[in-house]
Amino acid sequence: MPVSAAAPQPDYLTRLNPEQREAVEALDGPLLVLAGAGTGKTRVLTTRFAHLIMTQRAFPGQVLSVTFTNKAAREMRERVAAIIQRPVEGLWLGTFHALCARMLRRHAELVGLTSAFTILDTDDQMRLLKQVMDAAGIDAKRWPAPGLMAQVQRWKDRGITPARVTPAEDTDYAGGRARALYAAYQERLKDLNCADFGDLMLHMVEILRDHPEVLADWHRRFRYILVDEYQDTNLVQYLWLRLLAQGHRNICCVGDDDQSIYSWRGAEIENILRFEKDFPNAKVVRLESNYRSTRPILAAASGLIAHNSGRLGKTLRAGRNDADGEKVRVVALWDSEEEARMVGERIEAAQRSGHPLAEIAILVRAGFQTRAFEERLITLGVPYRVVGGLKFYERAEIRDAMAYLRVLAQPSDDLAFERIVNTPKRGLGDTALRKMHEIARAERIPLALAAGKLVQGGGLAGKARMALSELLHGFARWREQLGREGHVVTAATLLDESGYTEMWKQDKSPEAPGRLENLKEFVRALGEFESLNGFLEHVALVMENDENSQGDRLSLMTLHAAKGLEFDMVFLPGWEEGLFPHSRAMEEGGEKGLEEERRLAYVGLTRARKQAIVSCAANRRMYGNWSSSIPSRFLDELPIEHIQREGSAGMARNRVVDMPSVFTGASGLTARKPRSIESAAWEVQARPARSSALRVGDRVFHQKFGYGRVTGVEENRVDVAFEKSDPKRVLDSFLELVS
DNA sequence: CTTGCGTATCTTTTT
DNA sequence: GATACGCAAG
Repeated sequence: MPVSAAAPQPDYLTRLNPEQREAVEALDGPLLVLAGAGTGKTRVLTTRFAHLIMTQRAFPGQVLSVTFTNKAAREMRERVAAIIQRPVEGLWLGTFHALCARMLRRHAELVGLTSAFTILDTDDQMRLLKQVMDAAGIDAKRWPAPGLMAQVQRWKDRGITPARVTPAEDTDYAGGRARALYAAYQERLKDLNCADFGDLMLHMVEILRDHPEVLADWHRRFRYILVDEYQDTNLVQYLWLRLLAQGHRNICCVGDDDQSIYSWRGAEIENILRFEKDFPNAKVVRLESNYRSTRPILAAASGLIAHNSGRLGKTLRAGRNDADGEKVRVVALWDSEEEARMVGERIEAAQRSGHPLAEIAILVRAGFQTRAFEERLITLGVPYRVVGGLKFYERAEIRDAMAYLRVLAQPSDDLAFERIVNTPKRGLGDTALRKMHEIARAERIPLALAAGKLVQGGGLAGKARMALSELLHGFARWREQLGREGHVVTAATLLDESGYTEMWKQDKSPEAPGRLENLKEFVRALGEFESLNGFLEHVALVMENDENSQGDRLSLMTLHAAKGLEFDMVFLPGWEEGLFPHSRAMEEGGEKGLEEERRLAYVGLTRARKQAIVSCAANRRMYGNWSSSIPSRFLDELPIEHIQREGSAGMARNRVVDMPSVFTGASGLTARKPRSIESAAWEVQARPARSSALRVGDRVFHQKFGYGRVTGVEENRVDVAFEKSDPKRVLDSFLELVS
């Protein structure tokens, strides 16, 4: 029931299509918005927020808006600000973790922390867990720490505290000691006044569950809840939302079950499938008008995803007037190198006809695939960026600098102290550290304090003692300076006086200058925050990688990283059984794993606005050796009328003899699955055979020498003037004609 | 504490 | 094939 039915229509509403509008205007009660790819889900979310404010249903501070990534949160914040045209301070808009951290700081004492608790990153978590396992006398070889870490995280994802672990769930690891180790780890976190990422959610759920008065308080505050990417929520996030939504039942979740691709990190697609059961009388709105892609791309993606069972069901319709377009190309190639070449050539061609590189992307299943393309792009001189490489905050120098600041802000931060005590090298190795630990454990004091006692007690050799003493005095001095001159100047002083910058200046490796640059950037970033603590909180939660994103560059990334993005032209290489769908995914996840892979393919296809080029190679170098593979079953699942199959010239001309049966249509022994091989076996569209193909003036490509132009032909020997190499006479069969 | 060698492993990744 | 890690020697 539209609230403002009688009133003149606000123009932010008139810009919506009917289904979007329905989703925006259904303000009361639970609402699930099933938003297919490219159907304007962010628009619905932000407009709904604005509508809540405009209709005076709530003040901005009474709406809780949850996203998964900081990027999504930022985007939403900006768009909300643009619509409501007033400052957006005091908003409860952020990631699950950021919001939980904010809430937890108010109730930390209820779980044995103080409001100044530190948020640990994965590295710290692992080290802490190793210490706990060590103390418990676990044989680290028989029971590797990452295994337990994963188990602990899975428990936390499901909202399971040590007390809630059932004996049945505690048999796999270290002979049934996982639960005890988990408990010890949690104790240790509490001692250190730390929380890991999982704890942020876990603690808040525990608090809301056990303290009705606290819960009631939050109910009073949040009248409306908006959730983005609901299909990616894990159980503990679901519990948190359900607890908070109990108050007013005004929860609106937006998501797409067909784009659930994160089960391996705890996301439960069941959350979205179950929504109507969880929230009785829930309204469901489907957004099916796609404004992004052409009709053939939508048809191909829809045909593919239709092979999944257990969907809520949606059909994407082309919503654009200009939705006609080229069919999806499916290109079969001889090997991964040829695949890289094919992609490179098409990119060059697109570039020549004026397409910006920023509108082109190569989306791969696994990280290692990027390398072949990178090499190719470098030879061609095409600028590119790899999305999702090492992030700024993950770099060693940034983590070290962070650790210094953490010790400065919180001397009891043992993990940070341990990280920097011997970085740069101060001659404080295992022995010195062990002694500090002994004192710390005996007296139940932080490492830094124990270090002070160790210096005074004289239980350390002269040189090591001097070094440690100097470091501790340094911290006393910097802490004093922090109060006087502020965090930015102090950080710079600290990094210099501790010898940390000097360490990188001495370093002769090629990365060292870049690292020093990063440190400068780090200090600069520090200036954007009012206080040291504000900065630390930010960095602990936010992980951004802004560099080399400028300029017109091609994007190279994994399918996972591509979710939420869109490009005019998308290359989807490596559609081969074993790689995509990935064999591991199927081994571990069975049919469900396969369906998630299929969703990943769906995500990939729906990134494309105008053109999608899918490819597979018959041979691929994996782990050093060549292995042959058969085309992905997903290729068979693309509706034939919306795709166009192509073979490569290289294959047709020279290599028919070596071609695996599947490529020629003969029945093959290579097929592992009992499925129709015929459909996968298309004929390679051979170009007209040209025995002595090349002519003077042809542009050709040579694997080793790159591009060139034919200057002379003598039977099967060809003279070529190469662009990046000296002129040579080479055999015809090593050349490829480039159109 | 650092260095070198042998061995095991090789999907996806945010907070 | 490359890297990362653990272990033993220097």
